[in-house]
Amino acid sequence: MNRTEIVTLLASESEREGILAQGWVRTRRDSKDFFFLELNDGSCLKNLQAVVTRDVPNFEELKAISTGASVSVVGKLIASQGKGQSWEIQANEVTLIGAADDSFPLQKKRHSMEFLREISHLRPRANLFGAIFRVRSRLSFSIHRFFQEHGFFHVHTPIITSSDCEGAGDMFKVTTIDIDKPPRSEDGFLDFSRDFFAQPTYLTVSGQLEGEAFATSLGKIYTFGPTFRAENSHTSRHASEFWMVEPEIAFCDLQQDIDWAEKFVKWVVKDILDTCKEDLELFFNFVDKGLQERLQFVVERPFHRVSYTEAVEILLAADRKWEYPVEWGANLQSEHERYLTEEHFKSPVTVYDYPKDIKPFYMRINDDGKTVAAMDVLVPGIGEIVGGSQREERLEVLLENMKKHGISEVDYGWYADLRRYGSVPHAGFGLGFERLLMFVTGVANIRDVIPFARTPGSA
RNA sequence: UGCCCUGUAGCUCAGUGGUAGAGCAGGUGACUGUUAAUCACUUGGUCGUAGGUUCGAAUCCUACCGGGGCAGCCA
Repeated sequence: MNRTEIVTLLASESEREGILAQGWVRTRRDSKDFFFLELNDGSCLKNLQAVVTRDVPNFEELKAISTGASVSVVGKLIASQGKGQSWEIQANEVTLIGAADDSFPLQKKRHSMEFLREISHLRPRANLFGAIFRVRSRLSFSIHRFFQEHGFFHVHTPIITSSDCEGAGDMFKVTTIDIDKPPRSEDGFLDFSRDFFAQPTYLTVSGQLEGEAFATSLGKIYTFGPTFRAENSHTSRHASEFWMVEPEIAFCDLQQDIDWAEKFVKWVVKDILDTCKEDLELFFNFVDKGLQERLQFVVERPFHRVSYTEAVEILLAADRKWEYPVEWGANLQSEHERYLTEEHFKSPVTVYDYPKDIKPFYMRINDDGKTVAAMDVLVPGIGEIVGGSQREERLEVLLENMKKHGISEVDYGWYADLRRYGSVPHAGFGLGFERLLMFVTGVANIRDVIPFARTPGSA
């Protein structure tokens, strides 16, 4: 007999004889001659209530079934007499598959997030984490759907890279060198020619540069994969290993890039609202009271757009003391970004045309000579969720910029080639998958939306 | 990397210089439909670790270790 998933059973239209349900016991309630089991199999948030009476053959042996145990129940799906569920299973046969003794750490009460992080292998059996990881799965699918349905091709950019300055933070080294006896060249330096790849290699911090090679071939592409940052960041929004979405679009300028970013965020949030209703209810009720309204808002209202220069004027005019002074040419700080999105506009807002001196070498210089065609999408509660730009497509300007930023013309010759042969205006953006998931679920700490989180000092 | 908070039972916490506590979980029993079931009884602690102050330290001081928050950097 094949098992029927609980999500299917609970959606049943009529009674069903002879069904098999299997899952883990969330709680057990005993009476003298019968007991109730709450069974969860992960297929949905809700549990299936099983009613087990003395008529079941091995009733006495079933005392060993406790919270956390895995069981099989064969029986009849019937309308429930009790309140709180429409269907329940009247058991004919019950089998204990795997017992869980009283050391099972998940109890039928609220645990702190900190405690649950210590048992990351068991926490997906808790309601909240089951919901988070079901939504994570759907969000991943939504992202692929959006791009596939809009003519983008998925490109698998490399995870191991020899580019040591892809424009983002510190990198993890990849090596097979014996760190106790490293090979040295005659002048005493590490001899990477004797390393596995015969040169220094790292875990990628971004697939953007490789993505540009494919955008200028296939037209519209996206990457969606793991990225690694060796930054010593201790915040609730940073992880050392996270997933990033990076679309790259040929024949595209900055305003069109912003159009794509906004359309993408709206589309994906709408899809989650449509397909994850039950799990979202949990977040709305127990995680973040303002979440439902915020998600609705993102889907329905247009995002605001302001230039960096206008944003600075808004911040200077604000009746507010800043910890970091506001001044044209300085980066916007967390407090500034949050003010713009949470208080001034009270909606997602896209800031564009940043000063060129605070941005990386590949961004396109605007005609004013002072700013670059860069943009950040800011959302309430998280801050920056998308960062993107139009890329410099003019060979001479790019080469000059690389020189200014100390980028090797030899190592990045391939990147310059994209401008040397059939160069086109193109643009793209990067979006942190976990940050989007935090925004969608209202979960405040990035460690709680990653199955097994890697952060400084913890792996 | 800087600043701040925190560590007491399996879990969540109270206890601020005078013999270690509660709720939940666990155990035993009761109960004919429960819903974080209920009721009665009950097991459980080198108070993170190491020093120090004191007649006396969970409580005060120092160091180390663990957890967390904010900021910087970014996604």
